[in-house]
Amino acid sequence: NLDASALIEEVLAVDEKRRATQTELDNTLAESNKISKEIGTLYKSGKAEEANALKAKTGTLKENSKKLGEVLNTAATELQDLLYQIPNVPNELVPAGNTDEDNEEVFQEGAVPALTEAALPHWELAAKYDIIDFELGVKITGAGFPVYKGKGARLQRALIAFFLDKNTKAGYTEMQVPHLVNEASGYGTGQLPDKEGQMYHLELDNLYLIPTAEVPVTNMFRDVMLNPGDLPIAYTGYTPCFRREAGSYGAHVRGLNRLHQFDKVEIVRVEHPDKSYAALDGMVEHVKDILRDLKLPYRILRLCGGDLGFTSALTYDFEVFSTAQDRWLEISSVSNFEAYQSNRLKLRFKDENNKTQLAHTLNGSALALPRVLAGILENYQTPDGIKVPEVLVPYTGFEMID
RNA sequence: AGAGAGGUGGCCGAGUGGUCGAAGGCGCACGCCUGGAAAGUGUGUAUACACCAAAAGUGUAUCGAGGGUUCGAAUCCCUUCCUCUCUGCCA
Repeated sequence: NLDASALIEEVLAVDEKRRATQTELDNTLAESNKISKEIGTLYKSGKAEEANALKAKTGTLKENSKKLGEVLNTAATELQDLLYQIPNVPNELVPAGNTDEDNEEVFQEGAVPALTEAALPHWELAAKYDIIDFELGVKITGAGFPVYKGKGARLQRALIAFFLDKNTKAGYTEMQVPHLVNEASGYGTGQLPDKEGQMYHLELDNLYLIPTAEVPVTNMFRDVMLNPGDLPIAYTGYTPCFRREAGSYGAHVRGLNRLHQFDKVEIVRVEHPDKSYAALDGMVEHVKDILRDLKLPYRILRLCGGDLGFTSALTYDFEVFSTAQDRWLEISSVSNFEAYQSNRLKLRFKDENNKTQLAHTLNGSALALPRVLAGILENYQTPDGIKVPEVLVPYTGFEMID
């Protein structure tokens, strides 16, 4: 839904200018390099006078190259700024549309539990069983920073461990990565400059709190040249995520629905371009498998152009249905970025013909905790308390929150 | 945080103003040698950008990064990042 034609016209014009300037600069520098060499030779053979005569000639060359250098720098910066404003090109499968209403449902599975009239939304359940304290978080930090207590905390830890185990069994290597990243990393995965205001920024050290593990994990591959045998790469990692969520309000931020700090287990893949879409399908199947284990009713949406992220070519969102809230909650987003991030990251590999080409990057949540937790609390509630999903019991050590 | 030392190609390492994209070694690739291998030996071995329809080729830039001095910088100066050693602090 973005008409980039004006931008692209500009890119082409600036690029042409850049190339012309570079050619001119290169020629000027070549000339002055040549003269410098001659001067050296002349000094060596004791012809100081001739050398000094040549020196005079370099003055204007130097002036010119300085000017051209500035023009070139300006053009290069301008070009980069323009390119940073152009989002990825959507895949052909991406449906046309403007808002989340235009997203295309491609899959649905799992029975929605029949709840009694007395069914409560998760924020009330959290208070009733004293497992999440939102007010306490407000006191310590502010809105959107909940405190998980007792069995609530344990359930969080259980989910993280369960997700990491599932991912590792599916071939993802577990990583622990920094939660703070530098500016270059922000640009590498495309959060900067697009989402400048959405990240917490530590000005003193010029570092950003990560909004997702995607940033540190994918940036491991910044300025990297891989060998053909290195692909595919599959990593998983748990991190807290920090988002300012400027502009959010109302019922959508109630309880766990939208937080400034939340936990997420992420999966990241680096793939050969020929195989990235097969990998994307594999990731979707993997997330399905997790949700089946948890026995949560969910659906999968193919995001329309208007809802698609800036850097993504194709995204599938997973949503869990919460009867108590009577709405779908987004719990995972799985995307193929094709070469968009690689281009910024300079993540390349030598292909079968020993040619360098950009790799494809993909990532997805497997899974984001708060809304999974909300879904569990709301869908698993009974008059006697909240049942813990069977697969989580070995991790929690208890079967009931009451 | 303070004081000192240092950051050179895939790796080790030489290089204190010109002929240095960079000696030498290791590694790697190909060839010779061999029945085959090792050893030996020869050749080659970075990236980006621009010009060219393309290949070949040519030019430019790159010795952590950015800036400066100079006709000319890996080499001198400034800023900055990182690493190591000692001291301090400390989960």
